[in-house]
Amino acid sequence: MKKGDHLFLVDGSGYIFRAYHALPPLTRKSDGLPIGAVAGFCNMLWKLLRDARNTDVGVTPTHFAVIFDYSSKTFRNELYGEYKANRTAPPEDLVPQFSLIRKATQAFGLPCIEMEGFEADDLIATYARLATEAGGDTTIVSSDKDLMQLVNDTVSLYDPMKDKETRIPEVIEKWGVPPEKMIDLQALTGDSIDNVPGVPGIGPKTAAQLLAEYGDLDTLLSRAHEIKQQKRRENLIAHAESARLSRELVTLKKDVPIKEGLEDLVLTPTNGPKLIGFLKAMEFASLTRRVAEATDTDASAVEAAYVEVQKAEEAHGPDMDVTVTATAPGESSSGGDVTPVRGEEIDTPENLAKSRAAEISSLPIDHTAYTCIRDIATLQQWVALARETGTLALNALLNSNDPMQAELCGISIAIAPGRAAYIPLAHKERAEDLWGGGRLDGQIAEKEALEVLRPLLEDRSVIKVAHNLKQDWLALYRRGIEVAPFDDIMLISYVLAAGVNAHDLESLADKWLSHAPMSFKDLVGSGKAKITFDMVDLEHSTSFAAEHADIVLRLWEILKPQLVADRIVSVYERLERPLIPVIARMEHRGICVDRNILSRMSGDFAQQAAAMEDEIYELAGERFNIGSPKQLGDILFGKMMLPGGSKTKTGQWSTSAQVLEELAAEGLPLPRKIVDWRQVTKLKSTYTDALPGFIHPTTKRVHTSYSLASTTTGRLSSSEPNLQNIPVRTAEGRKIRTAFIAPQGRKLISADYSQIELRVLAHVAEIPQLTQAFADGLDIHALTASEMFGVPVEGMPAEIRRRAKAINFGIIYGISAFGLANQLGIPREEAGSYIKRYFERFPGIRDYMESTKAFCREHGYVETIFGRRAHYPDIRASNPSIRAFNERAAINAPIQGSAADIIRRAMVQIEGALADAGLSEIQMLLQVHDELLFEAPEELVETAIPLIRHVMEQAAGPVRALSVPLKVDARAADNWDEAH
DNA sequence: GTGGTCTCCTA
DNA sequence: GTAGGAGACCACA
Repeated sequence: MKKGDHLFLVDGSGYIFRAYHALPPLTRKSDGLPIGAVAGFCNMLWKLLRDARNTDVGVTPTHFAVIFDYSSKTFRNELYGEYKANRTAPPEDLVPQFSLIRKATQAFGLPCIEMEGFEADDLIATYARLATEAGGDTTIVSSDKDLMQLVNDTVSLYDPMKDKETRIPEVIEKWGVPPEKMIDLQALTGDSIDNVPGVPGIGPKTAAQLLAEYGDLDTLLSRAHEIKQQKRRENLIAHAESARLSRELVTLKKDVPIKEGLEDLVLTPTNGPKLIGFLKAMEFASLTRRVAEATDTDASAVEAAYVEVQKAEEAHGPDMDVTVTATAPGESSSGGDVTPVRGEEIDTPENLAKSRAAEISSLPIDHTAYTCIRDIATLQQWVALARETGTLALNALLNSNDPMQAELCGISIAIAPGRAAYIPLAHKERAEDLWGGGRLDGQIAEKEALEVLRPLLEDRSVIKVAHNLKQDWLALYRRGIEVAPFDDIMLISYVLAAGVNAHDLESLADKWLSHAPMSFKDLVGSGKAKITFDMVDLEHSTSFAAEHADIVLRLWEILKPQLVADRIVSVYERLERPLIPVIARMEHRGICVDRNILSRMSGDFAQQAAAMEDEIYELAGERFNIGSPKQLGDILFGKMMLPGGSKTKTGQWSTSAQVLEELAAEGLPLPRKIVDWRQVTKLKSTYTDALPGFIHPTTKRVHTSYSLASTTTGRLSSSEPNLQNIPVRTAEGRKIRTAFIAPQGRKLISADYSQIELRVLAHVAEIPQLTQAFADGLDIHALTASEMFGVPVEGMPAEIRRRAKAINFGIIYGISAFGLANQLGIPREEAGSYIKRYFERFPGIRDYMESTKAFCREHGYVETIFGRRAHYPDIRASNPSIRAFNERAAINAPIQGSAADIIRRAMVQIEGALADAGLSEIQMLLQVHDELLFEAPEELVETAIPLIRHVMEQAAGPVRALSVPLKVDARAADNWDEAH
């Protein structure tokens, strides 16, 4: 570098936050990737490189570099542990942009400089010094006051967003001191955002005045006793050390051991195609055009580059390593001393979401505008249109609710609000007998249609949107198509409003569009007269199906921005959306169930039940329907006048197992028999009789269906059949699990988290004894008992431990004396005293419960560790029992929900981890809340188990790593009973 | 046939 | 005390 050269140093990290807050949120069209700050950054770089002459700077650079913070931990933390300790994690939709902005810098062909242990400001200070020494000039592209100290005759600051340059006069004008005194000024004033202490009561005005009078900080501090104002004098004397420490913190380091010298920063001409490839990947159309013109590149000949988006865990940059503590939404403002510029033309994510909702919901829905696509040429036209808009809403119309069995009746699509169509594929002629005749003419064959649609469905640049996509995804997966990328409005709604409203399409259309879509039920009828969708005529089916896709598209336009406005993008993108293909593949695989074992058991149960029925009639003195609680209650408490009856809320005699057990304990034979009979008939009807009916005719396996959006807490649910409630507690019940088997040559691997909810509780409530106990691998229930009752863990009576265990579970469920008393069969007063003692031993738990309730009352929801929200608006109900119920649920939800999030994360990661280890033959089959069940070739079991365990145990981290270890037990066997 | 109630299976 | 799904019964249509 020589005289006349000009170095530009861009404060990349500062710019990221500034642009994020100042610019309207922008997302990549095709997949919703947030890119607002990236867009601002690219535009700024391009402007600096091309037109710097036309700005306040008035010069063009010869040397150029973009400087970043590596992390927020630097040598300053060693000086002062609290430095920047007030920072919170960056907003969700900003996180992916850290790495994108580094990639943008590289695409521009500019050096991207960062160094662990130093802030960007230190690197900037060092390069500015080197440039000055070499005789060159420096422009620092930033407006951070921390950099003002560097300004001199050859170094200036430039704010690209205000197009304003800061030289020596501007520093004096703004701060009242010349740049060389900025350090002393900052030492006095401190900085609440970076947590630089300074001297209390002294702001910039006073500091400037004092420095003008006394010259510098050291002189001021040594002569502080001369100051007239009492308070000011006292503060300066008392906080002299703090001022000196602050001076060290704010002084930028000018001798960082840099790797790249000035010669590495020489500006080279822009590589047009390289930059355009990146800009295209970001879908920045107008900048692409400008760069193409300026670099004389044919943009249409350049392919969009593949730009990988880093996960939050991998991203580094300012503040990424800050542990997030419970911060109420809206409270967190990242971005140093950035002043958000919010002109009238700039809008907040909230307002954007709101105006989008208003705009979309005002568009009328017109059924006559829908198209019925009946030939390939028309279909191809629609495919081309979808490529242009980059968005495709779709809905696969099936002739059955079971996507594993269903035939495809047709597919409806929408490419913009109001522009929707239906592609009938297998509709039948309506015959007299309602069961239909042959295939209706004028339909594209399924195979041909799918081959035309396939490139679109798999096109990385077209986002596919559906409501409950898993069903459509699975239907297409069965036909060899893997839809990607995609969004699911049901899951978006679930993330936004779990616990507030239903997420079915009708509810969403009503809520957001004030529109009642055509009723499916009216179309196909019900009961005996019910027909399948392929029997509906083309006019009605087009109306219905196209409207469905149209509504999905409109709702997506409304709901997607709402995720950004509510700052909850990452829950959707990391815990919900990626699970769709994972779960779809699990459902597709199914599990082997041995029909013979079940039918043998059914026979046994039938015999046992028949024998018991005879005895029961004998004891009762008459025949009656044992399965009827009403008749049974009349026999026991009416006819036989047994004592201890209690009533249900409708006034019926209760015949619950609990009541019957109490009677049996008094030696009465009939109640005992009834309990036994119930157990047998339950196992028979719900399991051994019902399960074989779910064995798929061709795969010969059972394919459950998981719902991703039906719980308030974030758990999955399983139905048709429910494989999350297969018996395990009694020996008789467990036998049912022996019917769940691995095929020849394979094994089932069951891996389950040990005590995951108690571990989560220990973490979120920060209970030292529990955290320590888990770290030491102790028996947590015995430890609780020991703490509570003063009994040593060694040789503890089983009954004591059982009580402690019940209390631990009670805590997770939002304990009440009533509930605990019921569970343990003890008086309510005794249960109350247990709870009292528990809270005395673990006061942190009560604090957690109280603060959780308070948070929920204030916000209407509670949050898991990962930010998932469970809404409980009724926590403010005036009815005490409704309120208490919601309070318990609110206490439970962060614990149950965080555990659910952790296993979701494990499920998302496991396929990739297995594939990377060459174990892709190992398949995940089932999830039972804290257990994952896999099927593996026998010879791979030993390699797989440690890997599965590792992924599951590490699934909470690294960003939200728990303060307790997670423990996973895993075992392999031929059937589920032995593996569990 | 549909919907409410009761009971019981799981984590 | 939390979170679910499902079968049987029964009153109602």
